[in-house]
Amino acid sequence: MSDNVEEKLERESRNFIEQEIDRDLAEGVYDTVRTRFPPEPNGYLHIGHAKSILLNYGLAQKYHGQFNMRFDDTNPTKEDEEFVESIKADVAWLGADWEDRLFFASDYFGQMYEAAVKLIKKGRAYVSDLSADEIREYRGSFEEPGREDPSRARSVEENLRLFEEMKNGKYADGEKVLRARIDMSSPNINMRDPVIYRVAHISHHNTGDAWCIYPMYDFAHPIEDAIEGVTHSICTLEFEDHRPLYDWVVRELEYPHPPRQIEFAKMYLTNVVTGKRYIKKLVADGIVDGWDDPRLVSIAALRRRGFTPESIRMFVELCGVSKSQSSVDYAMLEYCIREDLKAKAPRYMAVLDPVKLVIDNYPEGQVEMMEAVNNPENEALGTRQIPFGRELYIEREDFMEEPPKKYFRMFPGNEVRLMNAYFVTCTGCVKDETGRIVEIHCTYDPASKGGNSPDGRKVKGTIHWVSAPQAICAQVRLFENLIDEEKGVYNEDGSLNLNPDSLTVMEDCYLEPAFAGAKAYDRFQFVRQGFFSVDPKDSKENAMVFNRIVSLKSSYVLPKQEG
RNA sequence: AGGGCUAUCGCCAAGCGGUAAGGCACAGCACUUUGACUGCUGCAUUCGCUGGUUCGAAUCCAGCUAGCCCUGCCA
Repeated sequence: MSDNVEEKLERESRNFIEQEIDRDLAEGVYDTVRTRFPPEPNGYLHIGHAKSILLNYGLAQKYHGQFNMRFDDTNPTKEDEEFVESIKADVAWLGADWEDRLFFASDYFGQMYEAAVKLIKKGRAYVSDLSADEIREYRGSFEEPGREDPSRARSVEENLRLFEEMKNGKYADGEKVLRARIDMSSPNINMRDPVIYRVAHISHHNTGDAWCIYPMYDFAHPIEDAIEGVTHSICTLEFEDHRPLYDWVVRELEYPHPPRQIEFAKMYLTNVVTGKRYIKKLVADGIVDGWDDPRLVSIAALRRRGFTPESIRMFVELCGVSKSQSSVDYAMLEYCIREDLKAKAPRYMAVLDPVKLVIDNYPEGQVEMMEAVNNPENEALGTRQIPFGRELYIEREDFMEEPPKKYFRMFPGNEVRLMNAYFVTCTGCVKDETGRIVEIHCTYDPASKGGNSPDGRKVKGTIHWVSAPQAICAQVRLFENLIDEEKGVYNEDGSLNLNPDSLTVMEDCYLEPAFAGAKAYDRFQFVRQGFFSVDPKDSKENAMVFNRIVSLKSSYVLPKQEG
């Protein structure tokens, strides 16, 4: 990580979770800190998960504790091995090192079963004959207390027998469940005798057909944490109502050093699509090319788009942690990748919207190699040679026939610097029959090689260029954010609420020859506009992802647009 | 007989009874072989609202208001 990013990560005050941990440590509630990241393997990780991962990992680091990786795979109907691998890859890529502590909740099924038996023996759990619908009905509502399950009075012996029969496969899915006996009139609906075990005759990705009963989250999670010696079980706000149940489970099971649940607010990014079902539909409809489409904010997408783990770590740090529901500006994420890359990425030139520039007094057929510093802020990145010749491509917007005030790039009569090359003076342009500029002409000053004039005269503008004959013509995909303009992404009639400019395919973009050797995951800062990353999926075709993260701001006065 | 949580600048976010940190964004100036970067400057007489306690309140108390979450055999 570069020094300036390191600096940004320094922080003075402690967030509220750290304050809680400090207190626990001071009061001797715990003498160490152990955290965990417990995803269910049922989908791809996104930027929101990154916050949780880095928060948990960061806390373990800060307190010299341990960070566990654990798959919360207690519901085989929703989970898949496919996601286990992608999640592991994403977490590792982010730099959260679980060392040798990779766990699966399903590895604890035996202990969970024993825990359930213990509750039954204590009279704290019973087997219910009610159907799912009946349970819902008996649960009552926000205003009405629930009613007691007719099975609530069963004897310990009968409950033990029935639960064992559940385990042995005597009952069909939904026929019986195990419920905790807590309080049917609690204002907290989670405490109204929650279901803690259900029957599901389905193969589990990890345990196969060993079990046909599976524990529910509310029962399983505290046990998982307790087994692993987790001290601080950090989760998102929607689980606040579950905390009394979490505490009930660890108390009734009499764990000596029970873990503690602390909730924080999820991270949302403004205007981006994160909903799983929307993304699923966008993929199905071909709007995006997969879960890792660079316009999405899954970890895989961000990686493919060129974000670095460092930039995401910095982003998460910058966002902070609190309990107030918030939506972070995408500009903050962009700032982080710029900040990280500006010192470590080589800066190359590329012309996205090319127009030909002809240097009339430059010898035809001559090719000169110009030396360029790869990154003026980082000498270690070295230099490179760039071919220069009579015909170049420059950015269309770097020329104006009738310049407004304070425009100091190319216009007739004006002298500018071609970066790393020569001073040139614009002499005019050629247009086609529609009035479109097809060629710009200029003359160069041979004495200004390298970009400085021996007589000391200055130019106000410097523009980038590539040599027309030697340039690589590439397909560059220009990504804008996939902006969700309305809530919901899709309207009721199935039409899309997405910015149609979310993706533009730029053709005939010209790159320096140096780009030819680019490898997947290489990142380059691009003169004036942002950065390129080589898309691992497309690198064979030499196509590149271009992130427009640094927008060119016009500080010159544009002519008034009427209409 | 509903419960839980949250409210400080456009966006995040410190602040924990002593008189509103910081970052992003934005604006201006300077510098510049990227109109970038960098540097400097500006950006909440006010903390959802109303009362109260206090020499003193964003911080304590009371009452409102708004937003989010909760009635899966999902996590």
